[in-house]
Amino acid sequence: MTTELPAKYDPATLEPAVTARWLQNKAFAATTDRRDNRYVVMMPLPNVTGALHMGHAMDNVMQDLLIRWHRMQGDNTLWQAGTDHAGIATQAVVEKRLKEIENKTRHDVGRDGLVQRIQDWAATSQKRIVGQQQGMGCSCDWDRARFTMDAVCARAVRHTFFKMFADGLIFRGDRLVNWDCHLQTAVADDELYKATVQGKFHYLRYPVIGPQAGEPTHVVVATTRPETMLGDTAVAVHPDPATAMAEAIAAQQQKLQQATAKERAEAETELERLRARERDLLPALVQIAAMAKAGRKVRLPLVDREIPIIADTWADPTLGTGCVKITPAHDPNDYAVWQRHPHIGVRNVLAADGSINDNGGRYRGQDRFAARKAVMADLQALGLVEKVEDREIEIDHSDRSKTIVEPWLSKQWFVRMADVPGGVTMGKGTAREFRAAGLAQAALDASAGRLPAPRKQVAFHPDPERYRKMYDQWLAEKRDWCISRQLWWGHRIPVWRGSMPTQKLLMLQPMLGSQLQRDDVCAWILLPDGSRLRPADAFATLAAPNAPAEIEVQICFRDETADQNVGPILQGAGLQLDPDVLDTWFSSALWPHSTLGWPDPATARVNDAQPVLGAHAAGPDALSFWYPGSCLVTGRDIITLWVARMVITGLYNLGDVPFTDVFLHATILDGRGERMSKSKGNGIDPLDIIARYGADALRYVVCELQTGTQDIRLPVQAISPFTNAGEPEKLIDLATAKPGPYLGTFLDPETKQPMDLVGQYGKEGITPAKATSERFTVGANFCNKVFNAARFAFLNLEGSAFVPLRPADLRLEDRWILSRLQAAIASVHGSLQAYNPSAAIGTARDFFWNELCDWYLEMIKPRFRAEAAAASTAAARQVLAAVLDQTLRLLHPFVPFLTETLWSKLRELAPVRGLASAFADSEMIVHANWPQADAAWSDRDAERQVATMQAWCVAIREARARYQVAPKDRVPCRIAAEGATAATLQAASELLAHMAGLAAVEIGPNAQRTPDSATVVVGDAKAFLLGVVDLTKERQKLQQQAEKLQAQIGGIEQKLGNPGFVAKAPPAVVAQQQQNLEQLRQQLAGIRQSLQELGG
RNA sequence: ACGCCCGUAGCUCAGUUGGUUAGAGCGCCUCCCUUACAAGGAGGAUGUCGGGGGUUCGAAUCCCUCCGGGCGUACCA
Repeated sequence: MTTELPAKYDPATLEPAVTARWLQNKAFAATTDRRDNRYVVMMPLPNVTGALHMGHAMDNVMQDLLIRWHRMQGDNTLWQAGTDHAGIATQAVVEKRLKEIENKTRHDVGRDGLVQRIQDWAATSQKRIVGQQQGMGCSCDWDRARFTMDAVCARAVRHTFFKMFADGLIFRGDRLVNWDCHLQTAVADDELYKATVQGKFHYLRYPVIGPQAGEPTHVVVATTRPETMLGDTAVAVHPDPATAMAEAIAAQQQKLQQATAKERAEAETELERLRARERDLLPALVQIAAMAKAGRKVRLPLVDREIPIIADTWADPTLGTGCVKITPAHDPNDYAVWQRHPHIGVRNVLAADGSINDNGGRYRGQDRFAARKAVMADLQALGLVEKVEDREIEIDHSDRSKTIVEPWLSKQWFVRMADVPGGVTMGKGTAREFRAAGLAQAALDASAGRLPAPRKQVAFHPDPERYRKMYDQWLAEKRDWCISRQLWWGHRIPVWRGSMPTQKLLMLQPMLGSQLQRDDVCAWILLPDGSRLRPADAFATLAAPNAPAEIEVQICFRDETADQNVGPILQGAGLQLDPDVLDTWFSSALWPHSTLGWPDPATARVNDAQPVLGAHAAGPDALSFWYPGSCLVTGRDIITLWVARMVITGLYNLGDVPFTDVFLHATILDGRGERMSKSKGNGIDPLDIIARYGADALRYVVCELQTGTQDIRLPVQAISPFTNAGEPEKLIDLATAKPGPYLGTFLDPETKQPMDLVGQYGKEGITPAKATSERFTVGANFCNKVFNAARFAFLNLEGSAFVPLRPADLRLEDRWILSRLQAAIASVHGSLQAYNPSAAIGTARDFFWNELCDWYLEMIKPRFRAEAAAASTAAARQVLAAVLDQTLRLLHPFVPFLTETLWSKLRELAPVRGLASAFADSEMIVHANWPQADAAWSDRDAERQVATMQAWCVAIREARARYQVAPKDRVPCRIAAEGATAATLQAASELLAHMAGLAAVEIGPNAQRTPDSATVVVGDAKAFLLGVVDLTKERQKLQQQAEKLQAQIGGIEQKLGNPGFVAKAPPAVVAQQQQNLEQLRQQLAGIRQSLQELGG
């Protein structure tokens, strides 16, 4: 079969053909074997919520780059693909559509109905995502793709939960959580964003009960959420307001003294404010503090409850009214106050949907915002509102529903991250078992390299210190991880629980006793005082005379089947399966080992078409072979959410880290520096870029963008939908375009019509438009150049043969390009090792374009002419084939489609390629060996000679351009040179003549100019281009050059004249300067001489 | 408020431990459809390296400070 290359580079036809070939041949398949060197990348699993965007493109391309690079190096590579069920995000999207399209809520369709709909949605998304990834050239082993809700992953989730539950690391407790009233679920801190809203500051007066003479009749508190007063259980005042105030004033005075002129005014105002408070407010606060000590109370209006005045330092006399209402169930700080003063109690006044609950008296059933108004109106009527101020307030919003979240006291499941008395056994039952102080501490030890050997450190790239700090800071808090979500989409929490009379439990003991001893069952008995007992201990305790009458039972089975088998019995006993599901990150945290079949690869229930995870004839099981893995590639926003948790669960389940390297790539921003997002309409679909520029172009540019730790600006343009047929396409820069009527719409500056970049405003009659970025043309141009350079090579490679070559057999340009090739290979490899894709592709590009195309291909053209000597042609062919071979390999991880296509053609025309010996061949370049820099082909002499020739060539071309010599005209040239320069030019004279468009070249110490010659000066020699000159212009040019040189010489003379420099700078630097000075002086002398000859 | 990062050509970014005249790509200007490539070739112009101060023989690079931007954490009664 011969490969037919089209005349023009066309990624749209070339790329799908390559994809098909790779997939048909299962080119990316990973199989365990006996190789020692492995390279494992676990894909940061995309959500099935929607499609991929440019951020994913960056992430996927970086992984593919590393994977292809390692695969070519001969590593047994596994790139684990898959998707994440993304509980809350996906359920939110599907619920929203349900409402929009069918006007139904989840309760209308029921739990099973909703899950079914989400599954359908997920299946569609998965198809789209895989299509996008394959379009980008991702070389994952697709047959091994997993989903966090599939049987293999679900079993790992279940086993991990069971293990943690049995170890006492998972517990259920009352905590203040961020409650999303719209989605009716708890959300994690990471799922929040701050938004500023217009709000009010309400000053409320709580009547003092039985005020004594001279005491204030009311305590005034301020709040932004007056409806929460229904749940107040105390009013707090600072225990010693006078001292606190005095300290604040002293601190402010100190600050004023150190203040710069600019800060002064502000500091003075603040001091003034504090002094005014001290004068006007403090006396009352002192009194109230005394009342607090005396155990006095206020009457909570509207609900008519007596609540105590308490003394707590949380109340700051310099802020607000100096007194604070305490609502433990609805404010984190107040919650903390309650922890310090348990006797005040707690009252939750919100229902799950954000309405006021039974505790809110007559406001019950009102939405919290309606209740806010009602409460204020009623207080107003009672004369209990001191004042109301307008104020901008920053409030936490749920990222999923975009609604305001409420701090809410509720029962949730947690994983204990803090240290545990006696420590935690990590990797229990494995060969890697060890003890850690706690889960978070184990992950901290991993980043610090403190894990017991042979476990490796988890290191961050490309800025180890900076990112480790982020990771460590978050883990150091060791905050308990809230893992329950009140959703229907996700892994259900596998715990049967319920409360029952102690007597009933004791009656069940004979029946349950032995069952509860099994090691695949774990039960806890919870006593009313919060303590938790193993069944064996509990039965003893509960049999005692003063045992509590009612207890709670929690039972977890390790295997899912038990839920079906034993469930009815438990239900009969009054236990229910917990309705909540697990936080999505719980299952993603297991990804690096759940996908490999943990806890038991041999029995992992993979799909029929998938490779087995257990051991097979050719190799060991997937888990022992590929765990621990190699590199995790992701964005820094996910370090805490995911990276840290993977390390924790990996250590906990397997006793070792999931990966040793974490490569954190840049975030992609738009032209304004804002994060790309679908809803803002500034996002780009990779498939749109692929359709327009090709996947290789996308990859090239993405690699080029990844320079280091900096985020990347990618200016986004809309393709104008208002272009008439036949007109050229118009692009509208979204960084400057004015926003349209809705979020994600923009106005076309020409027609002033709105365009919809989100694709959601069809009903509103807004024309949809696609987003693109012109930045990708660079990549397309590069690919086009590669394609054409290869085409040129192919035109001349017919009949190429291999013979062992030695440097001495080769001409200067051959030795030069081979030497440059070695340098390029070494440099690209080094840049990839340093996680610097931009530097890597930059070097590859410079070599390919600026050296191979611009010089070598041009230099060898004469050798392919009919009249050239056969030996010279053959050598050129062989070197060209070898260089192209190595260059394609070097470029393959960056632009895989193009290189794969060209590879086939190269193999046909030059079946054996090599230099001293033949290169190892491979049918597809995806499996070819990565090039290795061979020092034998480094040739400093050739590099120096060609560099000299190039310098002359450029100088001559510049002169030609200046004198407007037609490109085709071949100009006679005389060069006045001596010694080494003359020798070099003599050796390269043929090349120079060819490259600079010269006719006869004469080189000698006494070469003379003609009056009409242009003079070109390089270093210590001069060239005369005969018959091109205008004398006046020539004098001008030489004059300018002389001035420039004089300035440079002046600079160096000054430096050398500085005694400090000569005395203190390293001798080598001084010598270098002296040498430069000498050279520049020679040049200047040459120019002056020419000027003299011209009569200047 | 505290911590981390950044500010270099019109745009997007490089610039290793301080050391020749600060670079690249895109864009711009001039010339060229030269037998791989006009998605190309040859040549050219463009910077008080955010401002100020300091250390040093020498600063884009180190220190201080101010201004501007981003991220993280906290706080907001």
